[in-house]
Amino acid sequence: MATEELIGRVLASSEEPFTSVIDAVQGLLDDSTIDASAPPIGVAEAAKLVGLSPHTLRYYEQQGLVRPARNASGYREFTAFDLRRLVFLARMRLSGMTIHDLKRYISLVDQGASTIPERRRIMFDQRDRIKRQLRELTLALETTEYKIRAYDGHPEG
Amino acid sequence: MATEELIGRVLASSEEPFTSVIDAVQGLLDDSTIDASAPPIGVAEAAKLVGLSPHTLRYYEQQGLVRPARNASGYREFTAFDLRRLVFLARMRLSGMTIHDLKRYISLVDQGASTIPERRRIMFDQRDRIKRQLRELTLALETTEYKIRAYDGHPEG
DNA sequence: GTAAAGATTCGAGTGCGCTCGAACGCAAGG
DNA sequence: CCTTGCGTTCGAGCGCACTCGAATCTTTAC
Repeated sequence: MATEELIGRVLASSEEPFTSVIDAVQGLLDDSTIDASAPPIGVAEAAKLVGLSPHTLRYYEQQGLVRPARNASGYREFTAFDLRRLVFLARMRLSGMTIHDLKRYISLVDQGASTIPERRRIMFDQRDRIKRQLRELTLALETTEYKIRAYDGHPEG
Repeated sequence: MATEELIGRVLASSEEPFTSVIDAVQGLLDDSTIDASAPPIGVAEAAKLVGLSPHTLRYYEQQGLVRPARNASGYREFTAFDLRRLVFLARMRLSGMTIHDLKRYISLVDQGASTIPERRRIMFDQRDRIKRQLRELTLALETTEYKIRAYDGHPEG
């Protein structure tokens, strides 16, 4: 599908440096960035890495979306596996998937390979939602840039 | 700026027909679609046109975001002006601008041309937010399509 | 004339996703 | 030993944007 390349070009055309939350997630895009043999990290460091708050990480665990191990004194230990899961969750949340639907999806993951057809369907729907959002956002961008041009004295109409 | 053309191509590459809420807003993209000399319409029809619920339109009026006239029996009458305002509001909402910020913006509009510099600043910030969201959404799309490929037997990795 | 459909206002309720506060436990530095 | 600071759990609270229910009025169709 050609969509990826085109969007890649759109991204490349953004002249501003990446800022805020997305940076962290961006840094974890490919698994190579997460060293699978690295020692597990605490909740604060994990939160910083994935761009969420420690509170939110605990909340996600409480909802059954991640299951970090605990050390001898009960502290959470996030492994590379957990971090990859968190990055996935963060991206799905940012694209509008609800906690409810993520719980459903993760529970399917927990049930093993037999649930792959349903997981695939969920990802299909998610893809459609994201594409719709891209269209909506693009309209909003056009509207916004139109206003800016107008406020700048609409040199070209 | 090259961004618009590129995003246009991304949009053109979407093979699915447009569905749901965005359709209505899409239909109203350019002002030519709204006949300025057309008679005003009621709340139900206006809601359908802009893709919001009648409840939401009343809520927006209550928040001071639109001010449709009333007929002899107190029914709202949305003019082309009101509809354009609603389309603007719908797009800003869909791109994540809050009601709070929209109230601020509209109150500046009400105060006249002297507030243009601040309105321009608001639209600048909004544009940056939208571009960030486009990047986030694109990452989510990549992740989603990666999952789909994996579930389809990851033929290319 | 009367019933159904759709409009009005008002305040209250809902759902989502955090976010926080309180009370407490553990680890490292001086 | 003691403080400082991050960790824990739990339940409650919050902010946002609707969304709804109830009581009432208007318009339309028969």
